[in-house]
Amino acid sequence: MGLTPRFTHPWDLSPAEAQALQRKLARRVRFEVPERMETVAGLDISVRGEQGRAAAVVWHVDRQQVLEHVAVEGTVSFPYVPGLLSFREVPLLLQALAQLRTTPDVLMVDGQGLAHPRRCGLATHLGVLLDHPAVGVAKSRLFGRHAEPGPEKGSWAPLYDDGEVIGAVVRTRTGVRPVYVSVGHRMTLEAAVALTLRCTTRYRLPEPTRLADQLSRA
DNA sequence: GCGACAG
DNA sequence: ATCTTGTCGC
Repeated sequence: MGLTPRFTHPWDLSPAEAQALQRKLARRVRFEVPERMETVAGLDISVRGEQGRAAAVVWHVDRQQVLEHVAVEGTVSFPYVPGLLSFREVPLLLQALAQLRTTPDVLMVDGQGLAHPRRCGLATHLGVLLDHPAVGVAKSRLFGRHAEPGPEKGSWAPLYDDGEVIGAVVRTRTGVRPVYVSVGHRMTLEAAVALTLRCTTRYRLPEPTRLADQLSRA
């Protein structure tokens, strides 16, 4: 039922252990253009104290409509630590994905993918565990340097770490603050940027993650 | 020592 | 992220 991880690992890790694990997970990332990208599952989570609510909204890209949505609640114990966000959010997101009736072609996460100090942001961590196509779309920067993208919708600038391109700063709406797109797993940066733009209608954030955010805090 | 720092 | 109403700016 739904998407289930190919493998798992301990979650009660020390910061040092968590970082070591991220380096190992990053080595498993694969780059490819997904066979299908018709349905996208937007994922997000909201937390109040120790209680969290994760939401998954499956969006049909061409029809621009929601096909399915689920929400699950649970305890979130890992604290927020810049660079270790996935250890706080992945457990509950996996619970939500397991409840889906359908299998989305791509996962769109509210956070970074490879645009991370150890190339293992939330989208990468989740994508690798599920071995499923994933893209990260964050509202702000965690890591990397970049120029200001053009002001029109669709323009974007590469996000670099030294000479390596780790993501893209994308203008989803004219004159609006850009979003940070990066590959999570089984994806290419070009396809991730194109998909993000195709999923964006009248708001700054693409519909999948925007709706998931809305549902998670409802 | 001083910033920066996804959500 | 979360705490929270009105309000500054294009």
